[in-house]
Amino acid sequence: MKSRPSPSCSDFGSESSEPDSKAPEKFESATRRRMAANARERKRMQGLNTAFDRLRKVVPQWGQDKKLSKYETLQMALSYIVALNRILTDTRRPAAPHRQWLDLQLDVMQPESYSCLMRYEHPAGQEYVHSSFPYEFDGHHVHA
DNA sequence: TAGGCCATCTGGTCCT
DNA sequence: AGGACCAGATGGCCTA
Repeated sequence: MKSRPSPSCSDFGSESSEPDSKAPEKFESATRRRMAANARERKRMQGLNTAFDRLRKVVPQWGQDKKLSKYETLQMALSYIVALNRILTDTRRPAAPHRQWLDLQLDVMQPESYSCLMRYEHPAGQEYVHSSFPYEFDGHHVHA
């Protein structure tokens, strides 16, 4: 898959000249535990990455080509939740038109919360922002 | 080539 | 004691 930095745990077994008779066993046991811990940590991180992938799928994407980084994913999720929350609150008031709904989202997306995404900035500026929120509203896909 | 992002290893800390 | 979680270090890959 990706990078695999020099497996220093394999170096673990390379120095095996201990005078103490119990030392080799102790060393092997320590090596085994370390390797087991590494495996668990790998598995844990894979679980975390799976969770990030699932989050990426439900969070709005700014351009389909580029995968959001972990940090960007969290920022986007945060903004998304806040936006949805405001929508929920707002719909209790009389008729919020679609346009208002869109503006709402941009309102919530404070610059500091999406500045990390500015590399996707489009020449069309604000227009692009409006057209790049592919979530659904009221059964309609909002991607005008 | 520098900088960003990532995977992995590792040692420390906390919890069961 | 052993597992889960975390943060720092390290090194690889990719892009501007």
